[in-house]
Amino acid sequence: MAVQFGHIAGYPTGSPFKNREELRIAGLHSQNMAGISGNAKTGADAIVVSGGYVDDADYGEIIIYTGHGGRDPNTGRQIRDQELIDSGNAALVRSELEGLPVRVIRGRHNKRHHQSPFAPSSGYRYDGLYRVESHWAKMGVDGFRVWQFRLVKLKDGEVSTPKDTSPASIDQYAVGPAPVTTSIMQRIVRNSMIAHIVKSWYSHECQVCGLAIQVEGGLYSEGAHIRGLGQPHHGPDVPENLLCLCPNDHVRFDNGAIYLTDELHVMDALTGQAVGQLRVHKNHKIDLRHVAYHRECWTKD
DNA sequence: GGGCCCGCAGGG
DNA sequence: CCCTGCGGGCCC
Repeated sequence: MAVQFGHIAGYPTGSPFKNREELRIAGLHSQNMAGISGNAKTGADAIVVSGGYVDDADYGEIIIYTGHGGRDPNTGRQIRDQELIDSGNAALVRSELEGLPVRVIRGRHNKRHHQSPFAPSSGYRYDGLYRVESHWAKMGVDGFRVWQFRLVKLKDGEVSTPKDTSPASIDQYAVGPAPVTTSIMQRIVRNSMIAHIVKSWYSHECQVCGLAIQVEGGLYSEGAHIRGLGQPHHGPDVPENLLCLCPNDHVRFDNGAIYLTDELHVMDALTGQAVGQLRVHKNHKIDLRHVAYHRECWTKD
């Protein structure tokens, strides 16, 4: 089952579900038991918040969600440290690094756990999209290390239809083996899905220098638009206008320290000398019109 | 209410 | 194959 990010067609925010099986059939959450849906490589697409972990806190628009692992299945208490590399926890880190939207589903809190005022009185309820803002480790109330994630509800303005991208292009670059229909992909966080696809081609290795930043929980890279989005450049949010860069080369590129020739040589603006060749994946068609636009912004003659 | 046991999906 | 995981139903 492919990991699907964003809203799922036919199930608006507030949709009720009887149990986990209904959620799984509807495609909102792939797991029958686990709280985190998704995987470490692609990211987490959904979580269930049902107060299963004692260190959780639900403030409505902000959720402190505890990662999984280290729990005694019978008592629900922590009996050993949690690990960030456990797939569900790493999946949430991946969603944080790439700004992917996470579906939040609240479940009725059973008596074993503390009640959240935001929990439904019965069953489960889809409560919309959140972003993972940060994560950290702390000593849990049971005396073992837990990993925690701060999730913040996305405003409607932060969730939008990618008007600049043709439906065909979305299908072509769909995440996962199954074809993705445009109805499922209708509402996604601007830019993050396109960047996610481009980054996956390069395994987060910078197209300029080849470096992939290693952080706890995985690799990091940035999606750099060749021709900027919005005012005044009006570049499109498509893979043809995006590069996978390390933070240093992203800053260099956005501020004119480096630019590209039509042959995709990397040029040092200070010396005017070529300093390398842009790495390009076979699936990545770079639009030279955007390359020329960027170059003309940063060259005098 | 708690205990028990039977589930499935996903990953190693 | 094994194991784990914010279920769930049934029994008492």
